[in-house]
Amino acid sequence: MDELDAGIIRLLQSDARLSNRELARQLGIAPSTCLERVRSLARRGVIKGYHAEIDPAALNRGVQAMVAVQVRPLSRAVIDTFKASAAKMPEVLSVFVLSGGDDFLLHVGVPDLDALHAFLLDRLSKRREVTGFRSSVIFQQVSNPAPSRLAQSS
Amino acid sequence: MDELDAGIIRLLQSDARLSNRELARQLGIAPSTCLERVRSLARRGVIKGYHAEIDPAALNRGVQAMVAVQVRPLSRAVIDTFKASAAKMPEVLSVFVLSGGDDFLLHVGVPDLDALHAFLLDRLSKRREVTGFRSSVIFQQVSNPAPSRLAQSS
DNA sequence: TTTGAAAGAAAGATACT
DNA sequence: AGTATCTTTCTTTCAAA
Repeated sequence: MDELDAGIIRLLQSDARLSNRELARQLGIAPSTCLERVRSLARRGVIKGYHAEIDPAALNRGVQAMVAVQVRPLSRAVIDTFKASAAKMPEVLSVFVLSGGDDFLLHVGVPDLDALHAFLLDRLSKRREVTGFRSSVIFQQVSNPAPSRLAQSS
Repeated sequence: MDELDAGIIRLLQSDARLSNRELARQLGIAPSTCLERVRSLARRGVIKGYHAEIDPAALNRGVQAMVAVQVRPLSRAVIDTFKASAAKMPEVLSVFVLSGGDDFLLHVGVPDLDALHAFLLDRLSKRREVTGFRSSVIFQQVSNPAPSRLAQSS
């Protein structure tokens, strides 16, 4: 992970469809060198994939929410089962398994508030292991499009 | 937004570097047709970009957390200022502006627990508008790699 | 590792259906 | 809206430094 790798990562994070030529040009190296670096990053698992970012509204997910969920009993079996089930629900964009007061955080995207309500009542609260949840509608979201490598704190 | 557009979106969500030829082949259409569709989707803002997915560990962000933040007073000025400031912090991956008991949710990624502690104490609690926060370490995350278009509920 | 050059593949443009 | 074809550009491989 040298300067060059960091540069490749930075550029591909913001535009995954940059041609290898253009990538090489911006970094001041030969296309063949650049291609070998990119392949190495993929082989080592540093680059895990390339994804198109889609407008949530176009996917009928104009309403998004964070739902903090508590499940009981807190056994590995219950955690794993709920995690897998939640991840399969079409409304769920992401499942986070958390420490602290809440056991899970679900990032959900749905067409409207009715659909959010239906998700909470018909999907979540129907599960026996779910003992409670709080939902917060997401008014706005700002994401870091290309998080950089942090320095070691020690 | 017909069947074809949905197919293009689905395929590019899971692999943004598919060549136009391969994309066209998998959808059973001509490459030129496919290219025009993809461009139209980008022009209309349905496709918002293409991003490489990077292993958090390689970015020294092996420890991630969700931090729920409360700010006061709850004015537009305070909300906007905190939102912009948080988004600029290098540890912050994403800022969510929420309804409900908490005003913000910060998705943060840091090298280790020391760095998380330092973030909370040195960055967050130093801000005068922050009146409280709770942090939860993320043990696991499962994301839907290619969320599909939801049907209208009505 | 990095490079330049050569062969093969894909993109972009145009005209036609 | 979709297709066929041509030209230009890019990717990929490989031998060499």
